Amino acid sequence: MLDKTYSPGDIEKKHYQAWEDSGAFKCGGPEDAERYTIVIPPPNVTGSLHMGHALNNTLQDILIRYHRMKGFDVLWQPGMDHAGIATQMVVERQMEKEGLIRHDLGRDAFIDRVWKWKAESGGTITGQLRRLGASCDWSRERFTMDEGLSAAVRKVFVELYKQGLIYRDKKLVNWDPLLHTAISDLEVEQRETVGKMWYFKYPLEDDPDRHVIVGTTRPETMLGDTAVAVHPDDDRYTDLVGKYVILPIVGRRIPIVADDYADPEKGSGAVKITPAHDFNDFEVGKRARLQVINVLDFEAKVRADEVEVWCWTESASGAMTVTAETGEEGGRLSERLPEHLRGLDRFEARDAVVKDMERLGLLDKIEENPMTAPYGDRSGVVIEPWLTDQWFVDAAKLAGPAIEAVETGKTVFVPKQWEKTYFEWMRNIQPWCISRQIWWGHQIPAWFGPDGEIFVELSEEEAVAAAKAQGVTQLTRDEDVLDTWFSSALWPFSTLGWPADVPEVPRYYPTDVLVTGFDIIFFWVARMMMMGLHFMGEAPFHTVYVHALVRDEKGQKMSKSKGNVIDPVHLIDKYGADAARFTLTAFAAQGRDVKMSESRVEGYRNFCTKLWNAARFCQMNGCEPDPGFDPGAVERTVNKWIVGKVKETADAMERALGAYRFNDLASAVYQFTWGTFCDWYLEFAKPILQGDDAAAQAEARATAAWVLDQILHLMHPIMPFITEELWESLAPDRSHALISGRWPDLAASLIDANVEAEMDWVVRLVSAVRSVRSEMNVPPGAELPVTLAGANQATRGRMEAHADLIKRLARVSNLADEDAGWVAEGTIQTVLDEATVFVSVADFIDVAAEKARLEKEIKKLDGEITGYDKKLANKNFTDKAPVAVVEIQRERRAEAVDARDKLAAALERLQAI
RNA sequence: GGGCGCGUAGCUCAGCGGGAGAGCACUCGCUUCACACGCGAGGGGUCGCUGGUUCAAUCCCAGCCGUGCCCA
Repeated sequence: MLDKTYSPGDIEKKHYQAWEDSGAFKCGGPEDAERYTIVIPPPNVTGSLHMGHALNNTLQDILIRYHRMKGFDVLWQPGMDHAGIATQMVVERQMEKEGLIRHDLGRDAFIDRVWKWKAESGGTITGQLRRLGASCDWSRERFTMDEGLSAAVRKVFVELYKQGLIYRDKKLVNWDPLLHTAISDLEVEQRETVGKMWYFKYPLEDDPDRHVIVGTTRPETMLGDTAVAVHPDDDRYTDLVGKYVILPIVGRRIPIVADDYADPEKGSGAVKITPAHDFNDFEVGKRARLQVINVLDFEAKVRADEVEVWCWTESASGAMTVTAETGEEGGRLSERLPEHLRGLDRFEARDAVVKDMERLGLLDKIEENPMTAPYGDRSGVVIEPWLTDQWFVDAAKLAGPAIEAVETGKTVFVPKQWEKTYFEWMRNIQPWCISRQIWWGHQIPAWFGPDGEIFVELSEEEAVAAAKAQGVTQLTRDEDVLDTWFSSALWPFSTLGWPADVPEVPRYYPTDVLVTGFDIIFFWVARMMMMGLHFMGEAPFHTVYVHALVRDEKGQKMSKSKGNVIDPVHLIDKYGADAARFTLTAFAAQGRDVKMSESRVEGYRNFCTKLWNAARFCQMNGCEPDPGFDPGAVERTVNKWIVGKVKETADAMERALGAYRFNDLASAVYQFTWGTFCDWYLEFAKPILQGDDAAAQAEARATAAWVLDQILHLMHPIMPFITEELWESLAPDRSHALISGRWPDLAASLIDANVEAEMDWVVRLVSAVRSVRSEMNVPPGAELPVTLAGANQATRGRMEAHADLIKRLARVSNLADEDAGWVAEGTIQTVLDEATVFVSVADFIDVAAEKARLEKEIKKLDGEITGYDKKLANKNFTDKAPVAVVEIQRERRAEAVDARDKLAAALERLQAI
């Protein structure tokens, strides 16, 4: 016998273990089975399960379990990414407590230490995914730093390099002065701040009493100014273009140039140009061939050493590159910055520069200035545009096929609106900076010769050989590693074994669906599309299902600093994984954020209990599953009815899944289980199960058991644990576990419209009588006689056929029928189709209340009738609307009139009392 | 500034050209032999505002107001 309530704790661990041990999660079904593949969005090795993961993986698990039950050869490929910067930060922070920095250990020892950390405390999330019930094929778990995946990274890098799609360039990059590495533009957050705009006066070279006023939000960069720009059409400055100003403090002579970038409307219309410290200025510098002077070091301090001066060189192909400027004697040009500023942090330098300018009388004014500033998403410090040598992917070239795949519908986004976001970004894609100045990650397979020659090869041996062929003997390997997303971009094929020649690659690639949040469409989805198409020739998935963000109940983003984080593991502990999963599923409506709160999970926990108790009821009443049960062979109407409802529900669920409408999926099974099976079928079954018709009893038992089994199957993808537990408990000798069961495949003929109409009538009659009782305050225990007057033949048949259950559910002492026009005193009347239902409330009747009820009802119907009349009197409507629509309105009007007349008669009789 | 959403019952949200829905909350009644994490019955909405298209608009279109996100 089942316990009175469901306690998820022990059961969940037991079943998960059993599933995993039995190999139920493993891919590799029969050759001829259709395959279904999903690659998990690899969680970060440093991460732990948050609500976003819980939602993401619940949805994937639903798709996976459903397809497994449909008989597909299913692969859900799990794994983690190595999270280069995040992981390195974790380990460095740990070392900090021991007073160590990574350079104390050296590269190899440091990497060993990271691996050790990974083995001990990395990957807690995979355990948490198991708690959630995720049925990934853990035997195939991959990690982006595994040897196989690293081989894929090397191969991709080398090939792209040789195809000219990866190149090394000296450019401005987003430099993180805390982490000392370049990051990609996607890793930079633009934050709104209120800064200041300082206006400086730059004296003209040939007329030191005249000034050009320039506005800047970053005074300290003036040390690296190499021009002042004005708009070519700006009359105020036409005469100054071509002249020079003397840069205060520094003393550098810099030109005034004309460039569209200067906005005449903004500030003074003149703008200082610092090509080495601003992306826009860099472009101006390129156009005007300005010098490029990098005045900050890798920690964003004013450089204390010699400051190189760079200039532009045009290559034979017309490309502009930054190279060292040579002085008159052929040596490299450099200068020294003012001594009192050297070594100052950028913000200290800012104050110092402003103070100097003020002292020199060259500070014009200071204004408040709302602006955005770039911050590193990991370090949280202001990012510095900085001139360095980095590796770039020519993303624009790779984007072409990736855009086309979505344009032609080879890959579709669900919901479709995200395609716009994807196109928008893809069509404006910038070169992707992939090198990082850290140690944890895939070291770039590039070797440099003494004069800067570059050799990119799969291995050191090959690089040595390639170098030798060119007479280069001394090689040093590039210290840098690749952006983690570079390896994640290969995930859909590298995890299958590529570039090795293994059967899994053609078997499971391309995958079917990618399930992810919109926040990584750029980071990950777009890059997988590019790499998949380039290296595999096919897009990595036919569908990208983009789900919402999980927010708190007020709709705010969950964050540690706000303290509004709901820990999914806590929810699982408290309410069970199934309740947590069902909640997420029920709220996963397309295009909406998921607002999460504990009370909602509690509601679905109650649903678990409801199912549990329904099963308990079946068990107590001897409803034992019969493997030979044929739902098409049941004879009694109630049973035919519920069997048809199962079919309808299964269909609705399949439709919902096919359209990725997870909330519809959840609501279909919820409504059926609670609202139909528990509320009505089991109640209908009670008099039969407890009655003395043995044949009827046997059919009801078998049907109830069968329906319950169907519910377990239908619900299993969403709530795997409780369904597996019930599956096991309800019959000790099952041939297989539910996880390996088959999704119901039912004949459409199970749905019978007449049967539905009949049971629907019973439901409406019972509800009508209950309403009367409730409104008349009839004591719950009292049994009342009910008479139907004016019922037609079919209705009489229904009444007789279901008299027992009507009596029981509506607490009716005697059920009779009379001819139309029959009236009895002491009754309340209500209308059900063609018949009038008389409920003998005798002692309980409250004339005033009943009058009020009838009047209200009549008024409502009159309103409806007026509406229909208006509509039907409108010739435009009757002429132009489809015949069927007009007919429906006529029928509705007739029904309303009929009901109104019957109620009016009842009211009349009441007034006679 | 550009782009994408969202405003429907107290709350969270479905729906979407022809009868306004669900869950929760609320009110009333229930120790009904599966379940009080329950059962039964109810109340509650000018479907943001203003125009337009249409025989018909919560639904389509335009504008406005409010609100959220992404990009610059």
